[in-house]
Amino acid sequence: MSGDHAHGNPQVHSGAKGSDAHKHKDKHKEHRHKDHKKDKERDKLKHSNSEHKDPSEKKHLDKEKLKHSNGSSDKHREKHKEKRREEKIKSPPLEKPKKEKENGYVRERSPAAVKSEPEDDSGFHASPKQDKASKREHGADGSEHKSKKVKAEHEKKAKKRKHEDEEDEDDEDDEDIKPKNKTKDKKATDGKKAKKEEEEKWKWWEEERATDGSKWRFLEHKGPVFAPPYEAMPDKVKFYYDGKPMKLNAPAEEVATFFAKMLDHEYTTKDIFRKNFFKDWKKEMTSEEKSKLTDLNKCNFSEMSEYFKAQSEARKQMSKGEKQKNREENERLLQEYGFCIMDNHKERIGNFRIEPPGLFRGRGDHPKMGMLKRRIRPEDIIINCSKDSKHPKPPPGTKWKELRHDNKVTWLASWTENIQGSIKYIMLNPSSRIKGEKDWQKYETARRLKKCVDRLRTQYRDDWKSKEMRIRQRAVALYFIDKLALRAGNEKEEGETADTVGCCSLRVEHIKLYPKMDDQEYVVEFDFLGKDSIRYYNKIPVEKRVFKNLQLFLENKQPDDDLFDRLNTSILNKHLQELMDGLTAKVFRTYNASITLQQQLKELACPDDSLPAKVLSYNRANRAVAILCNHQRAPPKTFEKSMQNLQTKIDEKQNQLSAARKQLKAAKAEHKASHDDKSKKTVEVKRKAVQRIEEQLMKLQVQATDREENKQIALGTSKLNYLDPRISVAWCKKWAVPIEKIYNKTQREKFAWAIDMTEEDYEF
DNA sequence: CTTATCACTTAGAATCTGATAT
DNA sequence: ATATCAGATTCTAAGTGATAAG
Repeated sequence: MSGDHAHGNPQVHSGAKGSDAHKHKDKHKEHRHKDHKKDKERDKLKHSNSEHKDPSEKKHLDKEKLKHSNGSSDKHREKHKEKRREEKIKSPPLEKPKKEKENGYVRERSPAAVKSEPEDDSGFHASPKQDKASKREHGADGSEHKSKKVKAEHEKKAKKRKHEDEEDEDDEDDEDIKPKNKTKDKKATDGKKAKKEEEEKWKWWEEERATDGSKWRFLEHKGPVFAPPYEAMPDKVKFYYDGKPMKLNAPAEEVATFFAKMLDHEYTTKDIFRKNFFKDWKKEMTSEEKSKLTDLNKCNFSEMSEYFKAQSEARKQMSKGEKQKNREENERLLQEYGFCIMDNHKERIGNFRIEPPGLFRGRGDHPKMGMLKRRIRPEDIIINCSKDSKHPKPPPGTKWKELRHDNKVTWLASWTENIQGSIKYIMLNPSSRIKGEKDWQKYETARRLKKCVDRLRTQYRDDWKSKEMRIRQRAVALYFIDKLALRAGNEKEEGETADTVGCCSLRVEHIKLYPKMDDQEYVVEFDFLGKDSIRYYNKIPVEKRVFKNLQLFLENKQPDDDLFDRLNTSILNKHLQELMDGLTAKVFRTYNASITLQQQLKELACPDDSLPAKVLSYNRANRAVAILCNHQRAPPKTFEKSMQNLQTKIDEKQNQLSAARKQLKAAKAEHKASHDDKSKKTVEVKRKAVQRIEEQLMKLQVQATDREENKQIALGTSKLNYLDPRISVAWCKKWAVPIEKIYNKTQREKFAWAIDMTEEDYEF
């Protein structure tokens, strides 16, 4: 816990790896070849990887700028192992990574971090303090929530009103009164009430939670908003096949426009994408069209593409009035369809618009990219609402697929998507009670893990010595999940998705063992594509026992065999469940992320820092977590430019500063000579000016640093999903940093519960 | 067990918007 | 007034994990 891992540094690297680790995939073998060559060329650009580690664990993170570019190594994927195997054989050994495409896809960039290991190997020890934490928070424990919250609430109520400044002028009125159960029938009234209370902000966290597994007692909404119908292309916008204009029937034309809209995207250059698109497009063609259009390469969509560009340009040029009109229409739609009434409160819906048809954009090397995502009709939609609510009505002339009243689930509507056959849902916004309670609960579970993590660590270390292979594998996997914050790694269906892995699904080809590397022993190198095909690349020294176990797991296996052949997420989670109620693999990520933030904030704190410096420290702490969790982003396209702009500003400011200093000096000289009051005043004025400019300069420099360090790291994901907001709120209170510096409006809405209830001494 | 289904969280990219620079 | 840009918002894919079905 707390002490222990200070997570250390990350090493970031990216890189290339030359390993043969990834082999090529295959699936589309046809293309493969070419790809190879390309890849090779790209290789040249390769990437350097820099790695670095920083000895001092503490601060570390910051500096790392991960630069890497990394390559993609080849694709990995293969569908079946067998296939994989075959390929492998053929493929040249070392292929390297290449680069990637810019755009898109390849996503693989990769830093990755490790929590630093405790120094000794006894490792994880507990820090003394942890215990205290537990006391306060309401929900803290396990079964937490329910009961305890309740009580807590009362007291808080009392205090609550104070803070929230702005809005709250009163929240009282109804809300307190309504205990939920009663009312359900009065919906009508509720409706209105809901309105106002929304302004007042309902503090759901001060109410009791249901214990019977039901998610709500009353639910009313208007149903989803469908995608606008297809509007045919004007006649003058032509599609050409083999140089000749050709009019397509509406369905085929619509699909063609989907492709035309993506013409500038790298997707459309990919063979798989083109092949999938063409196949699905043909399904919309008449038989004549089908027989005529046999080669996608002869299709010319450029007029269509230009037309759309012109349209969007026109949209930008619209007059203010028109824009305003649009805005109002949007607002109207939002007001009508963007909210629902759940248990007496008006709540915002997260996604009330049905996904429009288009071409599927899978991430990474997705076998289904380019397939047609079909238009969703009312007949595809299942509506979920209260029996006694006013049911949403389907558009005239249509019917819903089904109307049900299931309060054991939180969704308002659902449909089955045609690419993977999975179900999509319409659910509430993160600021809603239903999402917020769950989020709160997630952090409480992570805090319970904090209390017993030492015990678990001791146990898995012990299990490294087990006679049973399955136990050893489980223990080593858990160590990775704990130390590296890896995802669980469920199995995926081959050929249905990009080839990505998590801990339990790691294959032999994803790790390399180095008994010695530089001055370190027992180094494991990880290189694989994780969620969203983001590359995870990391080299970390592990304990000898872990290393020996890994060697054992690798014996007699092929590169595409599973590293942990006796383990899967279900076995692992079952085990975790026995160790602690509610414990699953993902709880470790939440726990490690939050505890890391808390530690980093403590380490980076500096009471006399200016406000911007404090915010920078916060961002650095946040960054440490993002590195740990491997949250990467493509460097913004405008990154270089924007850095340059900032630098320009800094230079200017610097000039300004020296000018101001010069003036100050002159003023001083003047004063010295004359000693009159007026000159004295001038000195003061100039001194102030210098000071102000210095501050401004400092602020700019801090901003530049922050931005540079953030080049390819995404802070948002961890802030939104992994960091207990109470840690941040407490930190803001402690250092008098306005919460707006840390959370924007949306974030403040999502974390309203934490902002309201957290005191400055909160301990995760 | 193994597989499938379902619900829900987590994720980065795309797009939008509004503030700021020109 | 217009263009630029950065941050906010939207979008929807891709995970996790519980549970049901075979």
